[in-house]
Parts: sequence; C-alpha cells; structure tokens
Amino acid sequence: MTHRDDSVEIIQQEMTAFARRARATAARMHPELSLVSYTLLAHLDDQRGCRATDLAAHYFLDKSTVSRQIAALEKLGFVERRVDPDDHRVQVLHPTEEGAQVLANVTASRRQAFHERLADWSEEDLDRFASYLARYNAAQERLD
Amino acid sequence: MTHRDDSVEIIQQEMTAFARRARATAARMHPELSLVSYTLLAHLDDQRGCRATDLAAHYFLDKSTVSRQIAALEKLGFVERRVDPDDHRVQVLHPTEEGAQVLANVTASRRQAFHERLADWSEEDLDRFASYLARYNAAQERLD
DNA sequence: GTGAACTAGTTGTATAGTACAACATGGATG
DNA sequence: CATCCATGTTGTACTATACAACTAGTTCAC
Repeated sequence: MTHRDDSVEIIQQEMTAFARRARATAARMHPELSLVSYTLLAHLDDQRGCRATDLAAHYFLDKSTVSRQIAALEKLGFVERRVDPDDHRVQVLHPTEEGAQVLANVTASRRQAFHERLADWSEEDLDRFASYLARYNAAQERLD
Repeated sequence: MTHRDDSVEIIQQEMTAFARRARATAARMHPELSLVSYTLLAHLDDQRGCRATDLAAHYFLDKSTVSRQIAALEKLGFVERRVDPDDHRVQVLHPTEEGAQVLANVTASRRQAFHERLADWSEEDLDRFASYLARYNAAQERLD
C-alpha cells in the first residue's frame, strides 16, 4: 500500500460520505426547494432560460424526470414555460419573479452555510481545495 | 467579491455537482450493490460486526431505513444476524462469506475507478486533496 | 419484584426522485 | 407525402427515505 493508495482511499471514502449526506442536509436546510429543484432552477436562472432537454443532458437525468421536476416547480409558481415560436415542440423555461426570489434566498443561505463551514480555512487552502474539486469533477464528467 | 468568496462559491458548486451525480454513477457501476448498501456492508466489515442502531447513528439514517436495508442485504445472503446472548433485543450484524466476497469485488472495482480518475494527479496533490476532504467532512459532521 | 421508562428493531404509510417504455405531436428530409 | 427524428408527457415500477405506531426485551426506582 503506497502513500498514493492511501490518499486515493481517503478521497474515495470522503467523497462517498459526503454524497450520502448531501441530499438530507440540503432537505433539512431548505424544505422549500430540494437539491435537485434547486440546481435545475439555478441553471435556468444562470442560462437565462433553457429547454427541458438541455437540463436533462446537463444533469444526466432522464427527460421524464426533468419533465416532472419542472411540472412541480411550475405548480409552485417558480418556473414558467414559453413555447418557442420557431418550433412548437420546444418550451423555453424561465424562473418566475417568485422563483428567482426563492432561488436568491436559498442561494444566500447555502452560501452562508458554506462560509461558516469553511470559516477557519486559510485563503490558500480554500483556493487549492476549490481547484482540486473542479479538477476532479471535470475529469469525472469526461468519463461519464 | 473577494478571492475567498470565489473559492467558497466554487467549492459549493462542485460539491453540489458531485453529490447530484454520485448515486447514479455508483448505481451504473455496481447494480448489484447500491451506494447505501455498499457503505453499510463496508461498515459491518470494517467494524467486524455491529448493531443496526450503530449504523443508523453513524450514517444519520432512520432506524427503519437501516432495518429495511439490512433486510434486503440479508435476503441477498450478504448479511447475517446473530442475536446478542446478553441482550435479546440486539442483533449483531455480520457480512456473510458471500457478502464479504461481493464487498471485496465492489471495493476493488471502485478503487480502480478512483485510481483511474486520479491517475494523472501528483502524489502531493492527492495527499492535499484527501486532507481537505477529510477536514471538510469532519467539520460538517460536527455541525450535523 | 413490579411497574414505568427506556432501547432495539419491525412494519405501515407516505413521499421524493429516478428510469424505462409507450405515446403524442411537431419538424425535417428523402 | 412518408418516414424518420426531436421534444415532451404519462404510465408504471422501484429505491431510498422519514415518521409514527407497534412489539419485545431491559433497567431502574421504589
């Protein structure tokens, strides 16, 4: 067992532990917007609207899953659909005013929670941790 | 927006992205053992047997959830129960031979996948990434 | 030693998130 | 036009999960 193996083992364990807990933590913090709803809504906000198909591709979700998630967000009044005039199959999705507001609140509170969790980290450590995570995820995306 | 804020933002985004994808990736890689079953079985193996209550506490799961997961693992023949002679309420759970074997296979294949993903990382980067993850999760556990 | 309070685990019920297959409908291309 | 493709919805099924109600065993106070 090399040092390298040890590190990989720890990374594996910690990533797994984190993944297991993330959903439950998110749900406890924000009952009004699940982790999935949150990321979908955030993507809509970020992209200034997009199609259900784009969301499915981006998040590796089935189109039926996205369809139901969007239906739920619409029912909550957080998302609205605008049929594309050039292609009547397509619905371009946008956050509503209220959706954008809720998103902003959840984002702010998530951001604060992360800041608190990372409060005693040096700027250098934060920077490196952020780079490592980005690098790890980018590599994984290419494999997916 | 300070550099510090930027790093926290990236950490948040990347951790969220990772969490969203982890379950599906695990399920695709190992249809025979879900991420949850895997971690429970691994914990049993690691601890050389423990109680359902211990699993629930360790993974922040409801005891009913653990009860059903264990029932499923038992049905698959991967876990056996031994009633504690000193306290007949207690069932000490152990991996069976077959359970240990499947666990070993899945562990090996997960380990290999992680090694591949991290193949082009320097030993120093791996070491630091592992420390950061451990530090992050330890801090979060204290807040949970 | 008996009853109250506690602990371990199971089962009933409900919900979220997910996939896959079948479908409807609109567009593109031979 | 006829066929094929793209977009999205709906039916169905399954997994993971929580909470509440329950059973059964243990401990402790009196």
